[in-house]
Amino acid sequence: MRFSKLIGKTLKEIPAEADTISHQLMVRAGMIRQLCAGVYSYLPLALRSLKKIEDIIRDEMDKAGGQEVGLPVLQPRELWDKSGRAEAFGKNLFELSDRKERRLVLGPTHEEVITDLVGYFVKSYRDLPVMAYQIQTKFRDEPRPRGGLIRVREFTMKDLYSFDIDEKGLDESYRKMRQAYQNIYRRTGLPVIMIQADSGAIGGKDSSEFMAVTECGEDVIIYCDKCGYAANSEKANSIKAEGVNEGLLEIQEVATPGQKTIEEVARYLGIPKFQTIKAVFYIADGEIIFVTLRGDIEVNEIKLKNLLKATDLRLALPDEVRQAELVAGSASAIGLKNIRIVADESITMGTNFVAGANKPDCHLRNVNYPRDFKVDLIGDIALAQAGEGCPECACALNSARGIEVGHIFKLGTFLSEKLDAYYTDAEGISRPIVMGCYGIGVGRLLASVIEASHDEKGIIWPMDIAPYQVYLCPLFMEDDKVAKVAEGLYSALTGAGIEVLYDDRPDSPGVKFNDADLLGIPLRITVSPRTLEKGSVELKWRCDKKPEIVTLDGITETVTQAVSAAKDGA
RNA sequence: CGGGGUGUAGCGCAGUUGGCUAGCGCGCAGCGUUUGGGACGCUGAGGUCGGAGGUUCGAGUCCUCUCACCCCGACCA
Repeated sequence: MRFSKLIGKTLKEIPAEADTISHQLMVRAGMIRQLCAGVYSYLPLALRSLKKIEDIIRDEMDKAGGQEVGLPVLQPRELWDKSGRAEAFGKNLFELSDRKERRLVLGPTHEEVITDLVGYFVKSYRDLPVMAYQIQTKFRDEPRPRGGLIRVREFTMKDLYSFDIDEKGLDESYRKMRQAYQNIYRRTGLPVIMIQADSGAIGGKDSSEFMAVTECGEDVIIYCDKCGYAANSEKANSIKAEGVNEGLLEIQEVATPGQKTIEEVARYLGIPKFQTIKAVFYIADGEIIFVTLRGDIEVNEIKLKNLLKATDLRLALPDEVRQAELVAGSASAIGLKNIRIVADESITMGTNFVAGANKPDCHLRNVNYPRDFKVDLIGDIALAQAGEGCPECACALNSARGIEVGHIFKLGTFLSEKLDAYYTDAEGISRPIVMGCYGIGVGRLLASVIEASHDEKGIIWPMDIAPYQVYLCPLFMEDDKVAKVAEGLYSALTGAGIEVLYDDRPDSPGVKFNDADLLGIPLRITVSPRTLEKGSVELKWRCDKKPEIVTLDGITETVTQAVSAAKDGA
């Protein structure tokens, strides 16, 4: 490709809209352009890399036994009502009507469609197991798109769905996919860690996420250096500080004028935070919920949502708290009626706590569960935090931020039951197909690679997903000899199957070198009067500091070998 | 949806207490001189000041409404 004809211009200045590195670099390199919030056009450079990533994914999916299918983006809303997931997706679902007023959705994912499809063709255990996948555009009306391609509303996603006769088969499919995913990340040059995850709106049992560790990540990973335990903070468990265990004492009222938060109360009374019990108020599917836990611990809203089996959960507004006649700042479960009380297990870890007195400026000492109050539901709803104990080995946990670049789930039979995907087993009994699903966001993966591989000058592409393999960079094009050698090299290399971006622009060396660094093409070949004097050209790897001079004799072979040596080799 | 912010040329920005013809840098076009790490000179094109309404002799500037985009929180690949 001749740079002079390439659609997309490089930018010197950082676009004001972009604040994540990958976003800035992609805009500056002329790879993407935003059309509206969370919707992007892909220019040739981006599309080439995206296609390469897709091809790697395709290759690994095929190797693992997957069959590629094409599925509709336009889907009847009925199907989503039937699976019950329209509600789970809520406003994230893009909805529309056709001319006959039939309600449709733009597919946010394709489990429903594929289950319907496979359920139609698979009738016998002899037809199983099967794996189908597709790489297509999906639509989600995200409340807040952000970070360039990291979180968008229209995006390309690979989804593979596995169909098995039983849990054992599912375990095997899951294992294959996990391996395929590791291969994909290795080949795309993206370091990831696999962590335990909550299964979210999709539901199901086991679930793992593949996280690219980076500061700009949206998720928090809790991990243990010692034993390798790693989980999304939504899912992570931890060992909390031991409470004080002593003989139960009489409840005592104590004045706490103006002290509302746990910090204030603990400081005022001169006690540690873990010697208190706090209260937080939520609205779960319209019902107000009184949540209580030890003062040093934060609520994990995902765990709370799962414990309550709620589809919608949010903090209650001050008005709603007032209406429920709760005394914010001095609330406790003691003596409360007509409200559902949910507790974290931590209230059993310790004795003689300080808790609210349910009247302003007043707390109670020596509160003990279950002596002094009852709860409707108790479970683990605690947020794990760095510094707490690892649930596996008790060592101190760490935390990091990451981008979720893949998520695999054991779905089970939830969807097949709802959508009538049954097979007949060897005994002639009808059983629901056991499903799994495995997703990768292609654009997000691309952005994550840039987050992980760049310097102050620009992108540093791994060879296997670089838009071009070689950046051919002649200096002083008006020199006939330079022009002739460059043109010759361009056609020779292209003819040898090398992907060459040929900077045929009449710009100064500085401009060309800087653009070369910005675009991050792995191998740069510089041709100039200076190199030609010695009958040679200069080779420089984007990831290296120093160039090397190589002779023009056999240059095509030299470059071909260098390029293939730089590939992953899979 | 709650909180915060920004809308002026393709991009990045300036524009005073309202004042006459709306500027600067980059980029773009032409000419010339240069050029191994974002060169220089001259010339030129490019603007409904996000939109609507209002106040005023006069609005980029003040008021009301509205739209878009970005950032922080609740969702996810």
